[in-house]
Amino acid sequence: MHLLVSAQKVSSDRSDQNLAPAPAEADVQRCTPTLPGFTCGLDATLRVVSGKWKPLIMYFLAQDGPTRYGELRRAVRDVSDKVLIQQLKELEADGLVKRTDYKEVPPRVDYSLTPLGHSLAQALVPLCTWGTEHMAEVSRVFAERDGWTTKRTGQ
Amino acid sequence: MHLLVSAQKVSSDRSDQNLAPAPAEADVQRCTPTLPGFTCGLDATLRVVSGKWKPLIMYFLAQDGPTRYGELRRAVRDVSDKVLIQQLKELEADGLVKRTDYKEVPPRVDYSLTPLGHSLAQALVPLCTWGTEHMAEVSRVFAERDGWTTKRTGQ
DNA sequence: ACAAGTATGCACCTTTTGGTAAGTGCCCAA
DNA sequence: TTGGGCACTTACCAAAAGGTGCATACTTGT
Repeated sequence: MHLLVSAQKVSSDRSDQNLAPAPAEADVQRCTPTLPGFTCGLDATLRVVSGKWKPLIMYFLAQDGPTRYGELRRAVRDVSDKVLIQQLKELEADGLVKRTDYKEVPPRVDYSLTPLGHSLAQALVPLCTWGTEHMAEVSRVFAERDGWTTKRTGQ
Repeated sequence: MHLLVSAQKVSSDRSDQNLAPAPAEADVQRCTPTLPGFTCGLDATLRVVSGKWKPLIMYFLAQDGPTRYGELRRAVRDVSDKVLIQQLKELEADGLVKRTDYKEVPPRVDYSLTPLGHSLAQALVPLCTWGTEHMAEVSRVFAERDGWTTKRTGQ
């Protein structure tokens, strides 16, 4: 759903094909066109973290380490079992999360970040910081857009 | 659409490479409860960049500076007018992009990043880097998941 | 005259995503 | 025995998000 960046690379009519790393004050460096299916690294990254609850899940796991399903379920409030499981499965399939099943009698399973998951969590830090710093602006904009003018602590 | 979360962890010196899921060290700080509507900074950020083509748009604008609608359209191939316009409008509403209309006779308009947009673009760099570095893994996973031929990655 | 380009708008649809409610098998406490 | 918790699974739905295609008003090129 969310953030994808489709395929293909830049193009043609423009004469710029430099790969030069961005200058110090420049913003973003040119992504390497890499593997088929992705336009760039950002594309790959976003495909993997896109999911309503994925970042939150990563967040909890990064914070609390191995966490049992039930705990996660309670931590990420408002998420349904179906979706939680679904997102966990995708994260697992993507190698970001590890599921451990202690084949015990009353089921016991826990989830934790893999090294890859940890590295991604770190890459997310700047975004988190950005959001925190600019939340006021973002919030204002969303207020108008969605109409919840004042407060609305719902969920 | 919505992606929530916040992960603010800083483990400067601690590198990752293998390492077991570190028992929840205290290097991740709780989200600042923030404003109504957001769980945390990452949540705010992701809401703003979530859109199939938004990151790519930001990417082009960060790279090429002010870009006319038509150029953008050609650069971001496979996007439809409706969606491109839509995403641009949202980015504009969110204060990340500035639209300039040179009220000329054959319409002429261009888009560029605002300072806020630039700052976000910078926060996206680590994600881009992460994706580039781990694209092989991600690609492999997606190959199986989606079934498209991943010829060369033979494992 | 006519096609093409410019930057959109709009109606209509399909796909994707998330949500609800119920059920499963097993065990334990009341 | 009933009820609850555990970790899911499934069928069915609703809401988003994205896509297609046509339309606009005006101009320039052929």
